[in-house]
Amino acid sequence: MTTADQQHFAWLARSFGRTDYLPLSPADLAALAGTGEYVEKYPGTHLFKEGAVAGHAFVVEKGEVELSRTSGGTRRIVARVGAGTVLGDIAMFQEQPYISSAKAITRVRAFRFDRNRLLPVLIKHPVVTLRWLVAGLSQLEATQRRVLGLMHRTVKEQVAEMVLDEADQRGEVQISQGTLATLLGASRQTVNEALGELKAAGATETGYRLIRIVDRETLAQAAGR
Amino acid sequence: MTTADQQHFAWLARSFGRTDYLPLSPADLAALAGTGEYVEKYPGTHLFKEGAVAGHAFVVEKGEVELSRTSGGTRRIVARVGAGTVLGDIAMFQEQPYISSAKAITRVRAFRFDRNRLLPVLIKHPVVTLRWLVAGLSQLEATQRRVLGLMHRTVKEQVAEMVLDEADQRGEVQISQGTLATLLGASRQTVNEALGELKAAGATETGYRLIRIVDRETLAQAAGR
DNA sequence: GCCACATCGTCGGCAACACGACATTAGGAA
DNA sequence: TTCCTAATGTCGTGTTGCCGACGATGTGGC
Repeated sequence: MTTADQQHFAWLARSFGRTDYLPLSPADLAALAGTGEYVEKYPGTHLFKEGAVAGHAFVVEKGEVELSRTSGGTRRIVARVGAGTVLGDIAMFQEQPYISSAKAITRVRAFRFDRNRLLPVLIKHPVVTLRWLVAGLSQLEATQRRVLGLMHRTVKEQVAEMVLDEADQRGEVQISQGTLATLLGASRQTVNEALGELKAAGATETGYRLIRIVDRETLAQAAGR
Repeated sequence: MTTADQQHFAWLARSFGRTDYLPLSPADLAALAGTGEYVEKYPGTHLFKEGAVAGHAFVVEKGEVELSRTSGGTRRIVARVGAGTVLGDIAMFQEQPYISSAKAITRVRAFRFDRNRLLPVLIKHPVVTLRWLVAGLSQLEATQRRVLGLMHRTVKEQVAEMVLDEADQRGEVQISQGTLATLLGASRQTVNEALGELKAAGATETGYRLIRIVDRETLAQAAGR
């Protein structure tokens, strides 16, 4: 086993959350590594498409991926995710069609698990199975909590909450107001107005494809709760 | 092992979905049966409360349970579930507080798993683990799909969809308009108006604590999609 | 520097819906 | 039966937010 491989395994381990009571053993990791391979994706290409039967799961190692769903004719962006995210595993385990499409925004490097190779390994390594699925449950539960938290609140509150969630270390979010609106299921105009009010309150600044947090406290206030 | 026990095991097996490719063995079931016991709950009492650390998971065998969450001061009913539903397992596996409260509406009989006894058994029975967690993922994913499907639609559409979903074999739903409104996050008045329109369209009839489907086709039409 | 295109900022009109108020009716308990 | 409570039906009124429209401004390719 090469050093590079070792590093990849360590990275893989970090990608499955922090369920501390069930650590992965090196043997577990080595076994998992044999159940798939790395893939590279160019911007605009799909890792998988909604509706296709799920034969693979992905772990993003590098780059940005956009998750979208089409329901009733209109395409909605569900989330934008980066390195460390596990994708498509839920559909894969259930052996059902993917519930969303995953499209590379930037250049993406990801590890692709092969369902047929993975299942036998998981049966032999129950600890890995437990860890993986608990991680999956956590993720799904988190998005559910988020959707529930966003429902039935004013657009201004939603925007404030989303900005707080998505901001990087410098307190910035690089996203167009239009995309943000789609993410929230609101109109671009209303989002723009909400951002205007937040700016007036001294909570944020806005620029071209950019939102910067000025006063975290005021912003949290505006988000309510 | 008594015959009654055997039947209970069979019922337990049915409660964990239909992932046909991994059937439970009698030995698996026998092992699971030793990890908890049956409990009886009177109407109005809680199986578990939001925020309490999850040491148990439940499988409802008989009766109706109401799931609710309090967020930002207001209590919202998330769902009402019946026999066969698995509750609290997600929080239990993550060893975190329950994300919702579960209250018995009618007399409830349920099997209660004990976390500390369950985990060692699951490690020894990877097939059961895989089955259980996949079932959990399916359930969580289904509610997520449902929430997403209800978002950004008119109250009339939401009501129509919900009635179609919840109706029993006779095409009836026994629920007060107020509760239905809470479930949808709408006001009672608006729900009432929506039901009035559905009645006028010949899709449903309404009574005291009752909604009856008259014309399924028209109702589906009103639900859109 | 120039131009096409994406994005931002702002307006008026309109539909959905929450909220308060109130009258009416069904069910259940004494 | 009688009453109390819960549930249903129907008003305005005010707010939120969508939509279409239009101009201003930033960005990247040439």
